[in-house]
Amino acid sequence: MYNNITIKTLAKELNVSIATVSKALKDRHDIGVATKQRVVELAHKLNYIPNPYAGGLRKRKSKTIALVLPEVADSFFSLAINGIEATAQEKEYHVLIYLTHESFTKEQAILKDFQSGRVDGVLMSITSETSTHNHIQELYDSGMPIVFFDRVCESIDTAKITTDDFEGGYKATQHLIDCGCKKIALLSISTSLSISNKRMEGYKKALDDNHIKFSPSDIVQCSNDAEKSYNSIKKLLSHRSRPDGIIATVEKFTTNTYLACKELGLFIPGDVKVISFSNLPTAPILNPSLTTITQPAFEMGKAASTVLFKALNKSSFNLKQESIVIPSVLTVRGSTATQTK
Amino acid sequence: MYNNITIKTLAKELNVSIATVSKALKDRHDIGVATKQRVVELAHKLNYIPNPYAGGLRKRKSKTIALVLPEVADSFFSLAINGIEATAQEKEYHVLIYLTHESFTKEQAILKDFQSGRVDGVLMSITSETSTHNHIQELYDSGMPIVFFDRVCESIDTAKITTDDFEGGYKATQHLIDCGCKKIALLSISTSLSISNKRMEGYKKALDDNHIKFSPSDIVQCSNDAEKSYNSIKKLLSHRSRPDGIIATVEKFTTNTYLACKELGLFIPGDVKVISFSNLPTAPILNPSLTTITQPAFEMGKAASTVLFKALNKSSFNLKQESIVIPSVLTVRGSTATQTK
DNA sequence: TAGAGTTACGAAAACGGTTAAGTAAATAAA
DNA sequence: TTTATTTACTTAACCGTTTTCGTAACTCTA
Repeated sequence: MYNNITIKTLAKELNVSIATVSKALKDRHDIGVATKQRVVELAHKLNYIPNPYAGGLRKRKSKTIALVLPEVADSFFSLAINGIEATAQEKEYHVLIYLTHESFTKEQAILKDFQSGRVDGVLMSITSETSTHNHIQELYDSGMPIVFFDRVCESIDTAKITTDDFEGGYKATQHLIDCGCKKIALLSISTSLSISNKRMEGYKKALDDNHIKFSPSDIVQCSNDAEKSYNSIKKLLSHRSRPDGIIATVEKFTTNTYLACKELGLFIPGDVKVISFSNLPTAPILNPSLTTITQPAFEMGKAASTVLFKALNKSSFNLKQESIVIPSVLTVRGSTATQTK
Repeated sequence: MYNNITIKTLAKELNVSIATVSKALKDRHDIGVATKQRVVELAHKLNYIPNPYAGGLRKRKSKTIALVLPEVADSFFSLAINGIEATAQEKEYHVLIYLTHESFTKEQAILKDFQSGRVDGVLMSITSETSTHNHIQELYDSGMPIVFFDRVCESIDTAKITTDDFEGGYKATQHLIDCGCKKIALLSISTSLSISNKRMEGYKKALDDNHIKFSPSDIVQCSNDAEKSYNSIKKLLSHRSRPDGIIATVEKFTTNTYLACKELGLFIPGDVKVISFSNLPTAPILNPSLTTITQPAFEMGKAASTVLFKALNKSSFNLKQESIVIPSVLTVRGSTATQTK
């Protein structure tokens, strides 16, 4: 429901022009102090609240950004939203949220709409399905500032806020090796996502550095579908030459890995050690507690939005040079303990 | 960055008036088929995308709703967002997200802004601090459709989507009693939240029905501050006459309860049984697995948004009669097992 | 005391659409 | 043939702001 009291109401009531009211409210120098006060007082008294879209139309900006996420039921994204929303509130921007649910076509449709002027900038983490980037490039070419975080699109030359995914993959793998694992499987979420590939590269490098032969069959492509993932993991663990170490590259594979082990009667960490890229607050109280590589999610959200707002404030700002890599941290817990308790 | 190609561009290019273009794009009857086709073709060719705010200004609606949440790092809200976003996308509405971080003043400021016409309706779950409701009432009185979900504001006569909180509290308590608990503590998040009070009422009723005397000291007011909560819980459990059963009325108290028990050397469920209102996907793999009362979060989000959109589509729709109570479900797991393993 | 500069305001265009009302031409009805 | 109706547009007002430009009235200056 639209507000009924506008700048016109004030103007009429005070016998001044709407221009005067507008300028008075903005405290412009060319309005007399007495008039300013009259305007401000009445505005307050009548609870006048300016229509943001009218002003935005004229000023050609919306003071709104879009946040495009694959999903929200993931601790990383939940925390990132916090960081983003916090800075947005501080900068007096508004945040439109869109979930792609890992669907490429949805992502396309959502981005297309942004060419309408609905938002001044976009913050996004791409879909695991996204392998072509024309839709993003097109938006970017139209002049829209875009900042990627976490799941970035490498081919687009703009700011990207990531964690050290290669190092994370390396660290995770090295840790499992240090714990005595000989055969390490990697649960991957996508073949196209750079985040996924980099973690895998780190994994491969660590294997190589430790003279462990990499076997393609140790990379398990898990689906977005929880049940399918569960089956893939169970299949992996049922195999004769099952792995003795598992790296879950995304948080959501954790529960399924644990459940599959339980079902198969495999003990973590005795039979198989598990490490997960995760921001789960329940990591310390899992059975067993979960060794994690955690990303500073809140900080990443904050960094991404901060960079974006900088770009929105001065057109001279060059997003291309603003990529940031934030280190992840390894927290060792029970799921990779070397002696079963 | 605003889109540069507008209805004017099309009009000029085709030598017709902007009205013709506008109507042609809307497939109005008073435009010739030939013209319509020319317009549509050019619009497509030039990738014309209408500015939503311009049209919205004229039509006096934004096709946007606000989603006001205390936080997002809670499985319930995460799942609810999914449900909400799904219906919004379906109805071609956009969703502005706002987090109050349990701050009453933030909630006030956020709602105040909505009187500007920024959104057509609001979906909200109030702060744990919110005890006066003038700010909400004022917005509602201005004609804004509001639908509450989960954390509702009782005193405002509009649609409320909740779970059966009283029954949930009762069920949780009865379950603990059935498991042999004699002294049950309730971790409460607020004294003003109806959700909190109802769960407590259910708890009291169950105690009463089982002839267990209620003691006010068994209600522990936990703070939003994680550390403070942790200390409160630890204090509770360190007490000479500590409880043998704990009901966490919100998910986020779970981790702290588990950690406090660990620190104090108390075994769950042997020394103390724990049940939590929670949507944690990791509930089954906690140590021990967690008995939960879970709310159908996704469905609640969906129900709330569906009701709101109905109200937005016809003004005759009466939100007051649309409250829905959806049953929660008790899932028994290890944390309330009667025999320690 | 004429000219220049300042102060305080208003008129009007603009942002990008929608829509009610008007109109010329073509067609149908009388 | 005249009138009524339909068809296919256009004009212009409007949504609620912002902002450029213009202009009276007043204050200085020389």
